[in-house]
Amino acid sequence: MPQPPSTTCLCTLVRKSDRVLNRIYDDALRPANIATTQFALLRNIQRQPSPPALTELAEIMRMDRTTLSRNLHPLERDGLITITAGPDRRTKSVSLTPDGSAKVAEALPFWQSAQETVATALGPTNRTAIEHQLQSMLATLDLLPKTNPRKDPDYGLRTTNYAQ
Amino acid sequence: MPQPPSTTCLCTLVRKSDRVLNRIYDDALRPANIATTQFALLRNIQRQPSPPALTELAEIMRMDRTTLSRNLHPLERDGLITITAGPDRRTKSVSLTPDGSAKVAEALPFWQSAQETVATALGPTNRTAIEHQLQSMLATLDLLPKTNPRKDPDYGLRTTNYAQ
DNA sequence: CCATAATGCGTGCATATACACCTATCCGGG
DNA sequence: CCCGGATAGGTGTATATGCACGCATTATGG
Repeated sequence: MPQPPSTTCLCTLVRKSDRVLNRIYDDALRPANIATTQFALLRNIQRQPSPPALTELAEIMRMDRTTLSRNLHPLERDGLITITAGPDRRTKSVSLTPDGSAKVAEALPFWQSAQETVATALGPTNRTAIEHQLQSMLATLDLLPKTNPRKDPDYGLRTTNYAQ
Repeated sequence: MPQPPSTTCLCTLVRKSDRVLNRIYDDALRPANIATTQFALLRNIQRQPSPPALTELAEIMRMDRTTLSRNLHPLERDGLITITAGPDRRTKSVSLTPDGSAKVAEALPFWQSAQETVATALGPTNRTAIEHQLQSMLATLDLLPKTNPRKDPDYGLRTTNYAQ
């Protein structure tokens, strides 16, 4: 007996959660003068064993490649990262500067404070459960076939129709 | 014995999930020529017993009031909603136009397709669990005190310091 | 070797997001 | 009635997001 389809939009629910959480974290990080997205970028760059290429980092962040590219500009402008030529003349690698590492260290206690605020509100069990659920969801959705327009000859026609 | 603090940023995890889900839903909704955020707005307006005021709708969507205001512009421009004067000369109310209702009806099957894609990938149990966890998280975080700058005399000074 | 596909990035465009600051309106106390 | 606080919205600015499209470079097949 299949469940009745939910009338709750999972996407919208996640988006609402994102808005609420982002405001909590941005608020906590404000004394360190950095936003949550940018802090997350620095930490995800730092976490890699070697300076990642742009496309690689974009996949880690689940960002569109072009979104990542633009999100890095403020960090580069502020001297927190450097973007250097990669092994290939096409590729570019991103690394933290000393200022970037310092910024992560500076912001870390504020980030921890936000983590604690949320963990306290939810209770440790719920927080852990949500983390696991989302991690698992990401892993699962990563396996879905990516819509690759150029591989599907019909796609271009359909797109044209949409545009009307 | 308290758990060791997590090194996983819950905010970033939710954001990554949001990016992935939004692309799936936007992709599914593309034939109906509407984006997920805007579809969610239409549905949340439609769901209210009476045309909500802007601030009211912003709270429902967990959006900043000014964000909502701007997000409504494309919908108004395309004739899917109307923004009329509220009971108060300060307030404005949002309602769906017939075209707006038609757009919801048109997009609904595509939205359901996205819901099914995700539900199938996750399995119904996981999908339900995530929904409940997030609903519960939202309810909990709604109870956190809102940072109200104007009520805290020190806040202005701190802000000034951040700006340096 | 050369034509073609595949890969890695950037730009133009439109929407999405929220903070600081502003105006207009309403509501209470005097 | 008037004034100050509270409430409802909008604007300026900056970042965030992703699609369509284009360019350069590399890999591949003949």
